[in-house]
Amino acid sequence: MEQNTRQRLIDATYEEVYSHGYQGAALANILSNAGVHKGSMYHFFPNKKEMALCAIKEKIAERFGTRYLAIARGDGDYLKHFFEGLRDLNQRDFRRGCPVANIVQEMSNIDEDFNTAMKEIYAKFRQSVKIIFDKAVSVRELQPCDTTKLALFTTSALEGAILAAKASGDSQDYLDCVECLIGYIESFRKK
Amino acid sequence: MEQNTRQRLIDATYEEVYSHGYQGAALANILSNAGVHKGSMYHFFPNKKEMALCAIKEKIAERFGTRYLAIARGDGDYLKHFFEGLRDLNQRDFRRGCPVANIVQEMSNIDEDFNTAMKEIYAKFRQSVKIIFDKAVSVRELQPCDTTKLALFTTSALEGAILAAKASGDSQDYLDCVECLIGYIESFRKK
DNA sequence: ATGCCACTTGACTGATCGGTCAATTATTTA
DNA sequence: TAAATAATTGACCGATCAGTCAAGTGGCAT
Repeated sequence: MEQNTRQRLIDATYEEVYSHGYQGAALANILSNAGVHKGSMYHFFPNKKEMALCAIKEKIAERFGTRYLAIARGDGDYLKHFFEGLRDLNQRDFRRGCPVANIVQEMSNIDEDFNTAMKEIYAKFRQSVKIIFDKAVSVRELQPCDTTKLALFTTSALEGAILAAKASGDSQDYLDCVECLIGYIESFRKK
Repeated sequence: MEQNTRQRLIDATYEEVYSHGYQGAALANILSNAGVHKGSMYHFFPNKKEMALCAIKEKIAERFGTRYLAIARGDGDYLKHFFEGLRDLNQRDFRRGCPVANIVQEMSNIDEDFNTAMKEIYAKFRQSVKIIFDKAVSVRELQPCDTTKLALFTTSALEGAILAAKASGDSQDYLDCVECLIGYIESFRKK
């Protein structure tokens, strides 16, 4: 009937893929959760894969926009806001883990289109963290340093921390990892 | 005919699951790669899931035994040997990523039995790294410190590093992360 | 009002999935 | 050697999967 239908499909697809992985995502579940019939879905998307790729790209871009880019657009205390975000458990779902890491792990070596999409998303993630560090350097919260590598290590350690909590089922593991990581970043603070 | 059949199934299952995930693992592929017929497989295992769990437990236990426990059983230079292992690209398959992380990401929140199995394996991984650090402390390569947390951070940062390389397709990302991690661990060295 | 087009409906298809089973062959035990 | 058990074979099953399609609906432009 409207654009509404497409958005409901995107939302339901994202949830289903986040919960069960791409390969475990059942079209029937997506359709019933979205309240959309099959033929209608194939009016908007050529197949399951394209719909999933759209859902991932759109929903995750949205997520990054509100989370990391918002910090960089702020006015100072970049590290403080970044660390606050890391420590905020409400931003995390440790049962399901990180949506980006899940898809990378599951699909990067299986499908070329997923590989390409996730490469872009992961690069964007690293880039947005690097921008935060660059801002921090520019206002002398950090010493001048290789912010590209620092962002690489930060993002990957963060992904690892989320994985650790998902594996153990204990969010304290995430917090412990994050404190180590913050300690590492703090060592680059301007003295 | 013999125990041989079971082992071929275990090996083929591990490879198939490592390559395509559990949900993407096709019984038909496993059987043809193992050169075993379907009925024969169901003589050794009750179903696909149990066979996969067996394969994961047996193959990964084997992996840890030869890799990390061997270092702890050595006689000194624990950190050096550990770091050498981390830097050795021959030990890694960045296309497929870490077998443990893959399954944790895919299955921990989907199936209780997988969750339990992966919890144990991940805990064993952390424990075996902790033992290396404890040894390092005992011979004064490291200052006395919270080796449990250090092992937690080390393992999770390592998983993150492998993921980063899998996402970008660039093993240099792994090496860069590992150098940061080693730098962090080195800061606990006895001075 | 008429024709057009975006959108919806849901039954249907063929392929593939994991799993079953009865019959057969090999191996061990007595 | 005979009986029992272990292992193998491959046809078969029902369920589920993504994807197709012809028919229908409703709004909008002419």
